[in-house]
This record gives sequence, structure tokens and C-alpha cells, in this order.
Amino acid sequence: MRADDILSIGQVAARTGLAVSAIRYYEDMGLITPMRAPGGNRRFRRADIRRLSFVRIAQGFGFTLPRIAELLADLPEARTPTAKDWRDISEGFKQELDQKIATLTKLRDDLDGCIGCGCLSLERCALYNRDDTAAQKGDGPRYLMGDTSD
Amino acid sequence: MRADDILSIGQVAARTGLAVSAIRYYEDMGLITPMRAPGGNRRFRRADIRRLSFVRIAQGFGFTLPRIAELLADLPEARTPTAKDWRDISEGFKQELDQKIATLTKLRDDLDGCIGCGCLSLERCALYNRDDTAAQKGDGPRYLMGDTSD
DNA sequence: CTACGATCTCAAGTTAACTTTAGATCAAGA
DNA sequence: TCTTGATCTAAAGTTAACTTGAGATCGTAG
Repeated sequence: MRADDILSIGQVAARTGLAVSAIRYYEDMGLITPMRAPGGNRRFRRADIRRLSFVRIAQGFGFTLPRIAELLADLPEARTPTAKDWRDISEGFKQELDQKIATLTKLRDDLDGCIGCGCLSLERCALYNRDDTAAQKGDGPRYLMGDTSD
Repeated sequence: MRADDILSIGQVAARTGLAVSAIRYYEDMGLITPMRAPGGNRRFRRADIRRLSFVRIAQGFGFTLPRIAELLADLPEARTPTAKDWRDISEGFKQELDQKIATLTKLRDDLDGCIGCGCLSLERCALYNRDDTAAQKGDGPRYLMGDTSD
């Protein structure tokens, strides 16, 4: 694939693993704005493919299409993205990624820690009982992202 | 909250941040099996709350309810989970977590790397152009999880 | 030029994950 | 006991993210 390759929707589908209908849907949602051939067929640049890949990955981590659209909004569609373009988009996204990585890692380590402690009953396990302190603070909603105590 | 506390659905909702209707739905889906009071009201043990928290967290990372049900299936509902119970459930889950953490980290680092390289045009950036090699392998679907090259 | 597969638009259908509604019952204080 | 808010079930409605279907057009190999 050379830098100036321009692909049809079917080729993009084959290359990204997305369904043709999904790609069209993403255009409706404003995630991409492919060019058009004189006859009306969509023509995809490399930038479009990168955006689609970004969509696919971000989706796998629970980001909604509107949120992804926000993230992509800072990237230009017409011209080639500059380093600053990527810096802008990655600023907020990277923080969210860091947050998610932290939460995931904590969840995994909690599991590790509980297994490692060797206790036979989680009733007596430090992990299992850690919410005893939190409970002292009174009732009300617990926001669980980043708080796996319960 | 003492270890033998038993909560009503409203208290669980307040404590987990879940809607009452969502908690009932999770029961329908088989994610939890709360006890019942003589009159028919649901009674939640700590194990139920832990399961609900697990559901909430796993969902935030794109796991579907059926998949979460599979993960939870190894945990006993009646008795207190043992260390082996948690080991069983965490085996596969931890691998998926590790995979997701790896993908997320790679995505973040890719963004970092591209910004760090200082190039003004991503057209010439190593990250941006890394799919040139992949493209040599011919057409067909690319499975993008763990392959952010496009 | 003529097929004929790929693409087009627009509308309707689908699935997961819930929420809402309606009408009845439970449970705890006055 | 009475009342009032919490909970119950069952069924229908909602939203996001697509897919499917119908009928027309594009575009390229022959």
C-alpha cells in the first residue's frame, strides 16, 4: 500500500475487518468523511483507514461512538495530521487510557493478591474485607471505577 | 457493613451505583441469584455485591454480559468462594486483562512515540508508515486488536 | 456495448442492555 | 390497624450500534 493509494469501501472492509455497512454507518455518525468518485462511490485515503482503526480499538475498550467522534474531532480530515494534531487528540485520550490501564491493573493485582494470600476463605481475606473501612463512611452510592473494594 | 449484613435491592443500588432495574435484569441474566425474604423481596449477601461490582468493572472494559456470566459461572453462589474459586475465575480473565492492558499500553505508546519523533508530517512518520510492510503480505482482513498498524 | 459484481441510498429490522409502566404486594412506623 | 414508601412481576418501550432488504447506479472485464 503506497501512501497515495485510494481504496474502495470493499477494500477498506477487507483491510480493516469491518463490515461495509459498519463503515457507511461510521460515516453517517461523522467519524469519517471519505471522498467521492465522480459517480458517487466512496474513496478512502490512508487517513480514513487510520481513523477507522482508531474507532475499532477504542470501541474495544468501551468508548462510545459519540465519545470517539469527540476524540477524532481534533484530527483534520482533509490535510495530513501534523504532530500537533496527534498531540491534541492524544492529550485527553491518553489520560483516559492511563486511567483504564490503572483500573485494569488494579483489578488484576487484586485477584493476584487474594490468590497469593493463601487464605481458604475470602471472608477473612484482606482484599475481601477491605470495604469494611469504606462502610464506616456511611451509605450512598459507591462509584466503582477505580474502587474495587466491594 | 458487617460480614453477615443482608441488604435490600434499594440498599444495593445505593451502594453500587447501579439502578434497581439493572440489578433485577442481572438476576434475569443469571449473573446473581439473591436469596428471597419470606414475602418475596430480594435479599443480597456480600457475595452478590462483589459479583455486581465485578460485572460493572468488566463491563467498563467491553466485556458482554454473557461473557461476564461465563467468568462468574465458576464462582459458587451459595457458599463463600475459596481461594481456588478465585484462582479458577481469574485464570482466563487475567489473561484477557493482560491482553487488554498490553493493547492499551501499545496504543498509548504509539501515540507517545509518534509525538516524540518530532516529525511534522505523519506521512513520513515511522508509526504512520509501519503498515507498509504489512501491506506486502497481500489483501484480506486485518485483525486490529493488538495490531494498530493501520 | 453489455454484463454483472460492487456500490449507492433509504428505510426498516435486529440485538444487547436496560428503563419504564401498571398494578399488586411487602414491610415498618404512627 | 392504617398508611406510605419500597419492592414485586410481567410486558412493553428505549437507545446504541449495526445489519438487512429493495431497487437503482457504478465501473470494469470481455
